[in-house]
Amino acid sequence: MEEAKKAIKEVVEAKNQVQMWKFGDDKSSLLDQFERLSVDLQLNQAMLRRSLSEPMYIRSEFPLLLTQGPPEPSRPPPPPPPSPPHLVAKKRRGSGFNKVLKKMIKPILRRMSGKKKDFPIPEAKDPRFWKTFSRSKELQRIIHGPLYDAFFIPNPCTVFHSPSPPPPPSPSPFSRTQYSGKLLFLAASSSATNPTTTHQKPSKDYILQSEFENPNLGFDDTASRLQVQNFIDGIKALPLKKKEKDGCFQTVSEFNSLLMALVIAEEPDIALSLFDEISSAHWLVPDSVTFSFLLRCYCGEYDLDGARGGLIHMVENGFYPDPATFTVLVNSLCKRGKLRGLWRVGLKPTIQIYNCLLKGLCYVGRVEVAYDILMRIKKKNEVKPDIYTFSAVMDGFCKVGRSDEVMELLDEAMEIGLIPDVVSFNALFHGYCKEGRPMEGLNVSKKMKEMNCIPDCITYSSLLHGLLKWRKIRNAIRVYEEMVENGFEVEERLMNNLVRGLCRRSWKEKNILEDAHQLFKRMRSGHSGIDASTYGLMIQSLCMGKKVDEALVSLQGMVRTGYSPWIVTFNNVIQGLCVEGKVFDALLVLSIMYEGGRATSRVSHNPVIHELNRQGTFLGACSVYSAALKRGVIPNKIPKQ
DNA sequence: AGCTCTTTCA
Repeated sequence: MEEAKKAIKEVVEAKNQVQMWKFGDDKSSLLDQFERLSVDLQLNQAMLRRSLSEPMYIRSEFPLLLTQGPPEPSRPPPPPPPSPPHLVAKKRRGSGFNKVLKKMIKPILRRMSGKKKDFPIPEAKDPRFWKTFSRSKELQRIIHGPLYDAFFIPNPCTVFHSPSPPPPPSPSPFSRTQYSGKLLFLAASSSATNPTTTHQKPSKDYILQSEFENPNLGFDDTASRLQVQNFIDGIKALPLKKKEKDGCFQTVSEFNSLLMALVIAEEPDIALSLFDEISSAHWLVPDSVTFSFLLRCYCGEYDLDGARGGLIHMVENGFYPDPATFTVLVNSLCKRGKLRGLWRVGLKPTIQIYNCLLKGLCYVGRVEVAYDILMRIKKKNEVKPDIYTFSAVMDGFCKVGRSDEVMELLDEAMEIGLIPDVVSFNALFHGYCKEGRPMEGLNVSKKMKEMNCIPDCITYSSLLHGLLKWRKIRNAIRVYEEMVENGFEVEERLMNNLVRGLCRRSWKEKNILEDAHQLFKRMRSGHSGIDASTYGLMIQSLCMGKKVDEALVSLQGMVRTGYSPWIVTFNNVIQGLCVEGKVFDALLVLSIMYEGGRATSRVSHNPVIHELNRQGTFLGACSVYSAALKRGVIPNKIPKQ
């Protein structure tokens, strides 16, 4: 009896304490809070112990007792109530549905996390891939249930290689028909004629198909993304009431698996709504795993209030976040720079927690402090810093323009046996490019490759951007070529930047014009967009480089595709054409200007009149002159006989 | 029963 009272008191205290933790509280100093992470152990240990050992019935009795007062002294402490049916179900291990669900999710999970160790990725045509499904008796058991429709994941084999028509639409109101539609669609697009032979813009169907065929994207990756998407579609299509009625979620773990899938698929909204309804309907009692996923949903959305609410809810229910969940929580705070409100915990900080904190410190600009802490971690030797730790601090230094120190940090990391990865190098490149030393970055990238560290998209983009920014055009084009060689796609914006850089340089170095034009043509034939400014600059550069004909073609193309070139661009082309004696082409350009209702100036007319004079076409010169006058422009050149 | 932390430009 006394024990029960005590327990209740503890629960209330714990609850109050949880509410005391304020997210974003500015009162205490940063380092205070930071140190507290490690020293507050005792304060919370009692609570932690309680959380871990608390029997479930305390939790469920708790709200009742609050309103009705303490239990009558004559009654013995309440025994655990007989397990309701859903709790019995909870204990049933390896339920069929769960097993199958896991089987379906596991490969996706592993591929996504990059841990491919012991899971052989099946070839698309590999029949073994089918066997996992067909052998499973559990699948047979659920195959007629409504969930089958929701969780039916089309096998890649069917999607890509089966010539047979898809199964006929089932009478089920759920998503089978939807999938059939997809299957049909994919089958149709893979047998379609190759659209590149026609001049039509590639249709969406084709792009989709080529994505699957593109080896760089990776078949398996795309397939799993497709699977996850279908999975989500299925869940969306399935009304929750239906699920409850049919008792599809018989155990919490089934529900957790679903939550996990939703978290991975980055669909926190669905997960949260599912959680709300499931718990309010009292069909299932959420466990610690459920809460962990719940918190991750909130953190993924940066909903700090939601996270706080979830945390309180969790502790009220007698669960305590484990280090991993905790890391997610700390991280979402640090990402926002909300360092001051770090709450007290009874856990020793792991290196991951430190990493989050260091990142947060860098985010708010306290790089020096971050560095000191890194040194302290190193000296204390309680936790071993990893490459993430160094990367975080390195990134901080880069952001404040202290690249030299970043290089030193990199060396330090290597001294203690850490192998720098792409991310650490990328931070360094960023720093160098920001400081106007892109060439040093380029040199380091050579060193990086020597260390068998493979540059990624960010590496190339950063370097390319830096080189362009600081007008190292020749190096930029080399990096671009390397990038394309390695199968990376260059972003539209960067591409435009590159072409513009090349154009500008071509005014001084004539041989660059050809490179620029090649790139430009590649852009135009591909489906990446071209800025109006890039277009104009290209045309002007072509004029300056005595390639007037190509300039004219580009100008016509530009007008045809709906761009509105600057007047100078027109004038440049007119000027260029006249210099080469191609006065009729110049007249064509002039008429394009007239037709479009564009403003013309003396500069538009002067070269034409001059050239017509030179060629002795007095009448022509006169008509151009009068056309100009009609538009309120008085040319400097006068028709001469 | 699950799993955590690091990166570019615009």
